[in-house]
Amino acid sequence: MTEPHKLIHRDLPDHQPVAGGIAARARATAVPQYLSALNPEQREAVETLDGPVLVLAGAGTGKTRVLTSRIAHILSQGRARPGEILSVTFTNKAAREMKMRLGQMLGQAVEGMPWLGTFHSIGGRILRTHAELVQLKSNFTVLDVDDQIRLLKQLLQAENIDDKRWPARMLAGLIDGWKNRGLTPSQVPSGEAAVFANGTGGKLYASYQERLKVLNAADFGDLLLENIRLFREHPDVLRQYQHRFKYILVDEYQDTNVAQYLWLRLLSQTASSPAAIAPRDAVQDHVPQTQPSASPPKNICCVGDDDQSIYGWRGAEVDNILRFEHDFPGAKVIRLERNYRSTGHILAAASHLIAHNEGRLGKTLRTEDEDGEKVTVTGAWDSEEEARAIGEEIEQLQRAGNNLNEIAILVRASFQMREFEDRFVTLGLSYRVIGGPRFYERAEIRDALAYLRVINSAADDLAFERIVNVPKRGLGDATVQLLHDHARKRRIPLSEAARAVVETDELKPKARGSLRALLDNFARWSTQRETMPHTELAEMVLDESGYTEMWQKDRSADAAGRLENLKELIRSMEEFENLQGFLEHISLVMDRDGGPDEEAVSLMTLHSAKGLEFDNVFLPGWEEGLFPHQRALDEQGRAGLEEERRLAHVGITRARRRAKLYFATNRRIHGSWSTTVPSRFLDELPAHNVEITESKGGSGWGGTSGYGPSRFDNLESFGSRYTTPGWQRAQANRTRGGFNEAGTAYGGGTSRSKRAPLTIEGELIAKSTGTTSDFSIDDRVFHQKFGYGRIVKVDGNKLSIVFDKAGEKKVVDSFVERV
DNA sequence: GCCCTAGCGCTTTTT
DNA sequence: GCGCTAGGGC
Repeated sequence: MTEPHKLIHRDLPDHQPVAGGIAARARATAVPQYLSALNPEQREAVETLDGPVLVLAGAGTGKTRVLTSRIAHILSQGRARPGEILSVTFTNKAAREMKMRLGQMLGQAVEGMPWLGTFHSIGGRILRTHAELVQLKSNFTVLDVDDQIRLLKQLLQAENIDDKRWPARMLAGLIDGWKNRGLTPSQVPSGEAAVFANGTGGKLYASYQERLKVLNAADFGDLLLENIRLFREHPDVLRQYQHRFKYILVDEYQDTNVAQYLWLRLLSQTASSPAAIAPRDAVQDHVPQTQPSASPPKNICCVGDDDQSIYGWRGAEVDNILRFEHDFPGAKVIRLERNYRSTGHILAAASHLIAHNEGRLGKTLRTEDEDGEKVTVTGAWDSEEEARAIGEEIEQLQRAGNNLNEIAILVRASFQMREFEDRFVTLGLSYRVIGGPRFYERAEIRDALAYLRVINSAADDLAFERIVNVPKRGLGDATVQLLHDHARKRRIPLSEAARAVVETDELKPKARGSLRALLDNFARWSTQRETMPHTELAEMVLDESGYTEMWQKDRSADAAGRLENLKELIRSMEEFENLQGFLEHISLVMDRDGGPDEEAVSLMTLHSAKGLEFDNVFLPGWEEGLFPHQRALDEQGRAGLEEERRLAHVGITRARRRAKLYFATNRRIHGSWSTTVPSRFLDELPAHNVEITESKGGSGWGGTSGYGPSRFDNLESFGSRYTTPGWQRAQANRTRGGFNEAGTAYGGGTSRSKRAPLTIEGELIAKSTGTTSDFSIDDRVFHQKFGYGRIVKVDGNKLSIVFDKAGEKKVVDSFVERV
């Protein structure tokens, strides 16, 4: 490992924006700029370098700034060299951002921070260095969830377990959970191991781990768990890393799971003596401990916010942060409570809401900003009206000069997005969905990667199986089964078995020829790999295998996007030196690409909004059952409710200037319409900071149930007077019959509610007319989202189109092209 | 080997 | 009410 030492002593150019010449200034008596820019608490968090430190950083209090400044401080004080600082984050995005900001502070020091990365990438890196000690080779494959499931399915089949009753997915979930808790197969409590398939769960976990070793593969959980095992079984290796890392920094500590906690704890012990940290009962029950002793723990600094812990369901232990002082005796706890993001009303609303949680360390966010606009709560008749109202407000904001990039809609569950998408398409409002399937999880990307994996390692059975019949080449289940039998009998990889089988007459001539052609291709590609740049190779493989052609021939609406993704994949390979290097990193660091930065409203789940901020935030769907989600309540009880409340807190604190909450009285749940009750979280907001705005629903809601009366049962009692223009329009419209002029219901054309929509359609259409469309009735058109269709009505630039798949929709003409 | 249909389940998601 | 999956029929 190279550890460029020069960073600290190098003369930095004067034009460096933030910290031109940190080192020089630090040596001088003057306070360096990166410190003087901090408030007292932040500064304390940066300057407290010795011993364990917990920084409780509320939303918008400058968490990342503290982390990066702290690194800068350690370096400029000469306390450690860049290679001696371990700095872990959860996501690649967070790691990238830290690198970027450090780069701004320190010049080109980023390359000098070799141990700044995600838990998994750092764990994976350590594991590759010592792979042989955990029965792997250094070029081991990191399996994604898909591979994992496929492997488990094979194991279930081998054990003759009915995978209807005991789905592989469920087992994958269990194993994942065990790994999150740092449990190897032998450490799983027998009671838990027995819950799957009449007691075989533990055994399956063990044989899964064995199979992984045979395949020279690790799953995500292993990157940490095998690391822990490595450290436990080889104290000399552990000591090496303990010695190396003089400082440890952890981002988003509230999201760490038990495995990550154990990993950190092992690394944070002083190299000279064993554990200095108090034992942890919960963990101790299952995990053999290194005995505690009395020497001081290392300089570990964890930054997090217990009020933003929203990943309990995937193994995060809020307890880790709640018990920090207990786990790391002598820890200094520093609270950052000055919020630099939101206005007074927003902050007050969020603080008051989160104060209803019991299991928290307690912080009070404050701001010096003005009160600003009150948080608004709006009731709508149903989800469609909710989308319509939000669409209208967004258009108003847009007219008032707000940038669409500063507007976000945050939903609890992704099914809520659809209604907004439909609405925005109708309005011709550009939007982008954040989150969703990640780039490398897309089928086409994984297929392409599978080809490359087989070229890289002929023993990669999972990859081989994935693409053996993609595109279709007549090698179906029967053929694959035959290959499996061969491979198992002779204990060889599938591709090798295939090579043997094509020399026999066990396969029908057609399949045999097809398989031979594939194998010949792979043989040729492997040879060409030596002489050809890897990007070119990849392109060629996709062409010659017929994979590209498969999508070119595909007529479905997203085929073009898939081809685009494949191009993007090849582009992204350029950053790596060779195929091996690319594949090693792909599963860990590949992120979805930013894409073009057109101005657009952001649409995402509350979970994916963590860490982001917007001037205007819309929060629809605040209803019992949806938010808080019924399942969270059913499965986790009070803990579930508190996590939901933290989610609500995260949602509100994303807003800088406007937070707008909505609830609908009627919502479609699992297909059928039900009446819903406003969320209890609305009742928990401080009346003083909240304003009930226009409510178009008027009738039909009410009905308390579940948790007692809500002041939203009767909006008038809360100050709403139904005098807003929208309300009056809706009233007027309703007496006229309420249907839009086309007579068709919105959002589908086919069956829809018995109830007439309340909004005035005329206004909408008037807005978008002005230009006349050059489309006419019966034109055949294509739409990115809805596919092919036929125009049935033209109204200015607004078209009514009956789509082959999506039914009738109204669309602005610029969104379609003639075919 | 491929295509059609019945049946199920349906919160959040990173690595 | 919709979309995915598995299994059966051709």
